[in-house]
Amino acid sequence: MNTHLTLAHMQDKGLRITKVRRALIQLFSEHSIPYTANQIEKKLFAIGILVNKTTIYRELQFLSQNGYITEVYLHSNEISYESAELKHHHHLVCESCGNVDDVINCLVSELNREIYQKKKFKIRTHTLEFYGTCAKCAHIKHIK
Amino acid sequence: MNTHLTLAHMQDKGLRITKVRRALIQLFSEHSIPYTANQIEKKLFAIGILVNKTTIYRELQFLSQNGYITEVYLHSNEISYESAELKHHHHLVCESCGNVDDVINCLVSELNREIYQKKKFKIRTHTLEFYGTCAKCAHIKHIK
DNA sequence: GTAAGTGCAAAGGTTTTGCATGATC
DNA sequence: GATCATGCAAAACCTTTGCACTTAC
Repeated sequence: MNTHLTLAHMQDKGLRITKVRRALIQLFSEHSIPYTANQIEKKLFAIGILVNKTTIYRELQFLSQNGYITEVYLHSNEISYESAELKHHHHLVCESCGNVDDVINCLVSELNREIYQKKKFKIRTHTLEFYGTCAKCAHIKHIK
Repeated sequence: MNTHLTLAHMQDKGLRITKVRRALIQLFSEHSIPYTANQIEKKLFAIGILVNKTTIYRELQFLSQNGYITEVYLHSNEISYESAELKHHHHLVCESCGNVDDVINCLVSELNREIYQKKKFKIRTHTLEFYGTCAKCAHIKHIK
């Protein structure tokens, strides 16, 4: 996801570009990890942008409905969002520090045909999350 | 998950057996699909057991902490729970009617070693959810 | 100027907590 | 009878909605 290309694309589609919207596009362009509304509020505040949480929620819905970002469900009650332009991938969620990293390999799609044949269930998409301990936390445990 | 065996196991561990606890063990023994607190409240009400939602939440935490059930995160703000004794499996979530079915095949575990080698991330568990349209809903769409 | 974005206050829904009462062993 | 489970009320938390105001184009 490229900030300028995305903003240009939005302009072509007749979508308005506001301060918050620009900041969000930039955030999702620069970082490929998923963010919750709360995390976004803090991130924006840190760069001097104070936005009401209502606005963040509305903006996340807007960007999601327009195909710029997608919802991600991690082990939490909070919904996360990430750039929709990322290659199909999955998440490594550290249960110790909460950090999220990506894995690009995906051999799950091969199951689609098999599942349709067996269950007549037509898969539109799937999610795959790995939970465990990241290298950093494993190291910390080790030296304790 | 067998109701009697589980209750016996709980007694051995010195855990109390109450009306609600027994009903929940029975529910999770008889059905292998995930349930939310709300669904459980309705299920119990249907068999004449009126329980406060607070109690259900506390009981789900209790059963989860004691290893009898596990949390399941589907595409929803609600947390679901299912029997912990089920074979490792994954879910087919129908985006039209919300129905949840199981798939037992899992070739994901093969990735564990590969991911550890590449990322030094130690996987404890993973979740895999498929979203799409179940046979029933596909048929309804067809005849509309 | 019109349409759309924003902030504030309020409300909706899920989940948690405190406290008094009730059940289990 | 001591410990744990339950119900009720209240609160915490994430998310949505209504309305007046402001901004983008």
